[in-house]
Amino acid sequence: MNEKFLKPYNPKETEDAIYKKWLDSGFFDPDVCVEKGICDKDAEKFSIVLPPPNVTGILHTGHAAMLVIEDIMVRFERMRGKKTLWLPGTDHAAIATQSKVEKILMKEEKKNRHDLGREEFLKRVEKFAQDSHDTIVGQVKKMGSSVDWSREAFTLDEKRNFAVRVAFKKMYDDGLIYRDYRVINWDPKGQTTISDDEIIHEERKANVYTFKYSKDFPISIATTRPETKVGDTAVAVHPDDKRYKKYVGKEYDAEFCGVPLHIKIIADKDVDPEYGTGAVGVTPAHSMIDFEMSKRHDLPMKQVINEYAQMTVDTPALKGKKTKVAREIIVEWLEKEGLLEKTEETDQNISTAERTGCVVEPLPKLQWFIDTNKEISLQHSNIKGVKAGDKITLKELMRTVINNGQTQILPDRFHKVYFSWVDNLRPWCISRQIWYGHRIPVWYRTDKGGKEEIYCGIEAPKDGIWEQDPDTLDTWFSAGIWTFSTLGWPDETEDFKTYHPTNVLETGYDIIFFWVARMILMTTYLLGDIPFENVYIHGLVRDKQGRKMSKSLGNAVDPLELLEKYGADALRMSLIVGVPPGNDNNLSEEKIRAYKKFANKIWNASRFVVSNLDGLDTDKQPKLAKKDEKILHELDELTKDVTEDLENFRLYLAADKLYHYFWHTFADIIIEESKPRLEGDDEADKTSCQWMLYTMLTTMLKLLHPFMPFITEEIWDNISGHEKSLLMVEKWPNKEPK
RNA sequence: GGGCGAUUAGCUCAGUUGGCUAGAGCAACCCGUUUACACCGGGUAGGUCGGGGGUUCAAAUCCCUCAUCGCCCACCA
Repeated sequence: MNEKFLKPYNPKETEDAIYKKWLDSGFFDPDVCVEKGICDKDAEKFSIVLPPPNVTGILHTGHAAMLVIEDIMVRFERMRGKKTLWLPGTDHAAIATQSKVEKILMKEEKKNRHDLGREEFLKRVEKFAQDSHDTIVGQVKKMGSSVDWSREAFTLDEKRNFAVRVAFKKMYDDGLIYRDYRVINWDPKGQTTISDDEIIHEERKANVYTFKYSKDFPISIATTRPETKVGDTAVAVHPDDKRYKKYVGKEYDAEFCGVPLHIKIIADKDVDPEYGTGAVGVTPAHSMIDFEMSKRHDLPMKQVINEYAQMTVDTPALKGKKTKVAREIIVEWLEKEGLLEKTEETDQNISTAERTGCVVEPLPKLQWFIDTNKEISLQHSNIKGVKAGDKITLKELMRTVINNGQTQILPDRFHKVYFSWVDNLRPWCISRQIWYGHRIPVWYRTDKGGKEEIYCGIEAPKDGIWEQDPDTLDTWFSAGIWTFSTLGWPDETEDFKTYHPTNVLETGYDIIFFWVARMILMTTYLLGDIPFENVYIHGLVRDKQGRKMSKSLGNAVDPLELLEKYGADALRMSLIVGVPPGNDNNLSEEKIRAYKKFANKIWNASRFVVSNLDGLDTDKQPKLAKKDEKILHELDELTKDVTEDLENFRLYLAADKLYHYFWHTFADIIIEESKPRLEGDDEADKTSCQWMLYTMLTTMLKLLHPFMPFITEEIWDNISGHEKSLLMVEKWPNKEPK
C-alpha cells in the first residue's frame, strides 16, 4: 500500500499536484481526448462557455459556486465519453473596471483620467486588468476547474474585438443600430450614459411641491424637482379633465425665478387626472416620459442642466449651481412670491447609477441605440417557428426561443422574469463615454466641412480625413456574443461548427437581464440560432445569517481562505449540497467542515478497502455471495439515480445521495459487516467480499469524482493497477442495473 | 403599483414528479478508543412541516385564503 494512506488526507499537499497532472494529461482539451482515444471522434459534444469573471479584482464565493456547478457538469459528461469543452475567459467589464481604476488613481495619486490622457490611462487599466486576470486564473485552478486553457479568451482581446466590429456593422447595416438624440440616463459622476439596467432604484423621502409658475398662471402643478421647471415648455392635462378643458391649446408666458417660460397647455391621455393637481409640468429635456410627450405634441425642448448636474440657465441666481442647490433657491423663491401652495413628504424611488451610486440625471444626448422593435429577416434560421426571410423583431426573437422550448431556464419560474423584461424593453443605449472598452466602429469625415459624413465599417475608411467616434460600447454588447466569439466566429471554424450552440449557460439570477437576455438577442439575430439549450440559474452565496456578503459588512469570505482551511473538495461539496438551482446558499463554516470530515471518511474507508484486497484478481469476477450481489445491485440503483439527477441538473440531490450512501451505508454498514468475512476462513466468501468492496469503492470514486475531483483522483492513483490511468477520464458507471 | 420566493428540529437548510416510522450539518445528552477513520463509532432527545379551509385512499408536497419576512421589476409628475 502506498505510504500516503498511512496519514490523514492532506488536501494542501495533494491538490496542486493533482491539478498539474490533469493539465499535463491535456484532457481538458477535447481534441486531446479524441487524439488519445478517450472519446470518440464522432462522439456527442457537450459544451459550456464560462461566464467570464470581471477583471475587477478577485473571485468571491459566488464565482466559486459557479465554477463548481459547471465543473460537475463537465466532468460528468467527459466521463460519459462526450466530446466535452469548457471554455474559460475573463470579461473586461468596461465601466466596472474603469471606475475601479479611477478610484485607485484618485486615492493613490489624486489624479483623474483626464490628467493622464486616454492613452496613458488605458495603459493603467490594462495593467490592472492583467493583474486581476492572473489572480482569477489562479483561483479558477485552485477550485479544480477542468477548463480548456488552450482556448482561453478575453472579451476585449483582438479576436473578440474583430467579432464585435463585425456584429456592430451587421446591425448597423440592418438598421438595428442607429444614432439618436433623445433623453438618456446620465451618470454625472461616471460622466457617461448608462442603460436602464444599470440603474438601481433607491427609496428615499422627498418633498413634493405644489405651486404655480406665476400669479396669473391658471393651473397648479406638482413636482419633486422644482429646479427642472425652468426647462418646462408645456403643462399637460388629461383630455377629459373638465377642470382644465378650457385651457387646452392656450399658451402662456411666465417669469419663473427670473427665467422666462413659454408654456403651452396640452392634453395627453398619459396624465392621471386623479394624481396631484391632475396637471403635469412638461420638461422635455430632463425627463424621459416628458421627452416622449414632447415628441407627440411637437413641443420645444429646453436643456437647463448640464453633464455635471449644474444649471445652465442665464439667470445669475441659478447659473452654474448644482441641481440640489438650485432646488432650494427655487423653493425659497416660490415661498417668497406666495406661489407655493403646499409641500408634502413622499416616498420616492430615485434612480442611481449602479457603479458610482450617483443620482442619475436624465439628459438629452446623441447616442447609439439598438432597436428591438424593428422588423428584420434572418438569412438562416435554426429557430423553431421562424423561417429565413420571415419578418421578425429582436423582441419577438427573444420571446420565441423561450416559448418554443429551444432554450430552457432552470428553475422555470425565471421565465416570467425574463418575459417581463423583454416586454418592457426600451431602445438599448449601447454607447458609453468611457475609454476602456470596444471603440465604436464608426468614423466621421472631418475634411469636407458642413455636412457630416458617417462611415461604419470593420476597418477605418482609407480616403479622406476621418475621426473615429470617441465612445466605447456597453460591456454587455461584447458579452452578448460570448458563446460564439469565443469559438472563432465570424470565421466558420471547426470549434464553432462543433460546439455551438452550447449545452448549458450557468449564471446568477442577478444577470438574467444584463446577459442571458442579451446573449439570446445577439445570437438569434446574428446566427439565427440559440446560444445555449439550458440556462442553469444559481442563487447568491450568503453568510450564515442569510445576509449578502459585502465588504462593508465585513462578512465576505475569500474562497481561497476556505480552500486553504478545508480543501477544495470540501468547499465544493458545501457549495452544492442542498442548494437547488435559483436558491440562495447560506454558507457556514460548519457546513464546509462537515464535508472536510467527509473527505477524511472517504480517505479512510478507501484505505481500509485497499489494504484488504490482497490476493484479489481485479480483472476476473469471482462467484459472488448472495449478499454481495444484493449490495452491488443496490449500487447500480444508486448509480442510476445519481446519473439521472445529473442529467436533470439536480446536482444538489446527487451530491447529497452520494454523501449519505458512502457514509451511512458503505462505511457504516457494508464495511463493518465485511470485517468478519475478511478475517474468516471461508476463502470463497472472502474473495466475493473483496470483489464487492473493490467494485463498490471504484464505482463510488467515479460517481464522486465530479463533485470531489481531487481526493477521488488521489485515491484512484493509490489503488494498484491504476498507476497509469486518470480517474478524470474513466468511463462513467453504466446507469442500467445489470 | 406588478411579479416572484420563503415560512420544516434550538440554529442554517434539504425533501426531485403527492406514497413507507419527515432528513442533514451544527448544537445538546448518554455510552464507547489495542487500529479504516476521535477529522471516529453506537445511541438518546428534539418537529401538530407559519395559521385556517379544501382536493385525495394518502399532502411538508396540489388548490384557496390569511399572516410574517425577503427579493426583483416599475417614467405616477
